[in-house]
Amino acid sequence: MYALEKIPTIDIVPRHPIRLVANRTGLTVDLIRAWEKRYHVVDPARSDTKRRLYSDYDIERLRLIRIAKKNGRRLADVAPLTLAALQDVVAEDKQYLMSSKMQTEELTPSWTASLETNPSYYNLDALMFAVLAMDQHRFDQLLQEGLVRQALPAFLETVIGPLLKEIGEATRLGKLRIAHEHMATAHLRTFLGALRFRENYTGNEPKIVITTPTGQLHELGALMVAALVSVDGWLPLYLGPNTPADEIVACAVHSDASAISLSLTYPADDPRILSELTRICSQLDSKIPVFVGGSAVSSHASLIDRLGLEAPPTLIELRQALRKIRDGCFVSRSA
Amino acid sequence: MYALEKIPTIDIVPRHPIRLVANRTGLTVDLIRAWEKRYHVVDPARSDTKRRLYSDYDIERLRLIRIAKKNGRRLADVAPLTLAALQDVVAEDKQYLMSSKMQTEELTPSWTASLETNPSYYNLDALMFAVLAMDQHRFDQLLQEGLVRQALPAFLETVIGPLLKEIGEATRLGKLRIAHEHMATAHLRTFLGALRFRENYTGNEPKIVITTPTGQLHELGALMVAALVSVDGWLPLYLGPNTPADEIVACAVHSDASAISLSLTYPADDPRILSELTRICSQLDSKIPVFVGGSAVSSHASLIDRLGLEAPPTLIELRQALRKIRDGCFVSRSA
DNA sequence: TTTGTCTGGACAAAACTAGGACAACATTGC
DNA sequence: GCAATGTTGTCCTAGTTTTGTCCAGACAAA
Repeated sequence: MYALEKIPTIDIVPRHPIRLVANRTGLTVDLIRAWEKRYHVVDPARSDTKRRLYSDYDIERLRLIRIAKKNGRRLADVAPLTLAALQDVVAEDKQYLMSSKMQTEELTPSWTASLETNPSYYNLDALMFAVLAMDQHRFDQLLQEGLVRQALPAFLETVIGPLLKEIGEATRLGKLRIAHEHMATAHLRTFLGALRFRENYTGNEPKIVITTPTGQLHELGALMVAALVSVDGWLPLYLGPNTPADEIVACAVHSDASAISLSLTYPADDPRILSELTRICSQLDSKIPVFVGGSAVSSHASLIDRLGLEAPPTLIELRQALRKIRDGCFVSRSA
Repeated sequence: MYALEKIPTIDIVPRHPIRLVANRTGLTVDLIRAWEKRYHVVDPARSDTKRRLYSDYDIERLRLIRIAKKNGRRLADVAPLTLAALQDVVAEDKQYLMSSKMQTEELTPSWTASLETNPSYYNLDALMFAVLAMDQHRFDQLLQEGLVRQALPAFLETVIGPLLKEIGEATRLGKLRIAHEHMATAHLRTFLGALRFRENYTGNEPKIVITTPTGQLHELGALMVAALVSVDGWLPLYLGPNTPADEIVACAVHSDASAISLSLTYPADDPRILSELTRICSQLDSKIPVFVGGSAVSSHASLIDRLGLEAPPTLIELRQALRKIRDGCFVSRSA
């Protein structure tokens, strides 16, 4: 039974109703019918009462056609293609898109545009309301929606960052209970943790160790960094919060990481920040750059300067700095 | 200990009246009967006076069918499926739903990659090896696979629990570095956090506040509880770790929770465990039961006994105790 | 008595089908 | 530059199927 399934062919048995196809492909029911009417994009079997019945093969084709359309293909062109042909087309588009994205983004970063439009205020209020109402499900839902609305870097910058600040502020002022803050933090932890993974790694991404030093228990900042850099083709080695200096160094060295990112937030005046950062730098090959970020950075400016750490003030600048390192990495290794 | 739980996953003894089934599944009484009449969705046993009597197996099937319907399946298609088949169907739909949400950037068809995963048989060693190799991707993959292989409660009991124990042990013995443990913990945190939410809630689930008291920073146990009870139709109010007694009580009272679950692991001898637990009990309406679990429970047996807390030694027993409370809830409210 | 469940059937809302209209937008031809 | 034409997503109507809810009268349980 299983042996048959393993063969990489897609089931052509018609069984799915149109509603399920719409769900899976992201197309509307109307659109699927319109495509069929105009170009016979798919030609589903029918039930004994004339209901359309689609196979997995059909669904996969529709998904690919949708992607091809989004990449600029015309429906008439892709409609008659077989599944294999569609895969080729989509793969080709992807490659082209990737390379052109690289070029344009180096000149003008795409997130600046979305910062101006600022479409996320209502989103923030809605999120705060969900926290206040302890509505966990709504909270998750809003986060998901917000992410679909814009690209990940912009989402972190315009939604997650402000949200964290607002929750912290509201709790400090007594508008939210600690229980509210805890609930929100726990859900954000799960949500951000799930963002960290892209499906396909090639295996030769540069690595970056991401964590917080001993005494720093808040990990959301570190998780944001992990999610952000994974977009840019880094492989984040995420160690969670509160990692001793020796372990950070060992992990970076052993895994041949190209960078380290540390998040410093609370408590800002912990003396261990000094000792741990010093210890890291003293043990580390100076060729591995160490980035620090978070609200506690400003309290340790002189220390950071003295140790020669990088402290980009925003996620955007962190991203740019990492991009330079990554490109530098590839050049030096291929050379 | 968990050898028993492995095989008889779900009880097939018929005993529940239709009203209870309706409450748990979120379906109406009428609808359950209509489905039976039209498609023989379930074929419940009858009492000597022809009352329908449903088993846990039936209830789980009905819940899954409800979810499958919401995902676009037709009743006629899913009605004859066994529980295992239904689980597959729902899991499949969920996966597609997830990937179609990430559609914005995702161009690769998911099925090409997923088929090449090699079906090496599953065990703890593979997971431990992934931790040792710092192979995050493989670690996540193995967790996912393990979950597909068996139902969630059994998975927690046979995989996650032993895995945590083994990682802790290996770290203590120096076989793993702290960095390894941190990486594994961070990934398990994300993985378990994502389990906590079933697809859809009916809105009338009983609530349970889940957290750890002040000083207890390890949240994986609490997350396991949250995932477990959500399977049984509870709505977990998850507050993360390290929540002050006052906040736990306030949250439970304000949200009209039916129970509280606290996880106690490390440090086991923290004096705050005594003070916090005492404070919770003194402030709480004694009608709300408080459950404690975790490795530190044995160090505080007398305290727990004195305060009248429930301390089920395993997840299985916690589950059974909660099941009694939940069913009791409905009876008392309808009366 | 009061409340809940049973059977069987009626009924209405929701979903699907076929065919077509239409506005928004892109492309072409002049 | 501008009009004509083509493409594409959405919406509308009207008839059919599927699905959720409701009702009535009989019986059982509390």
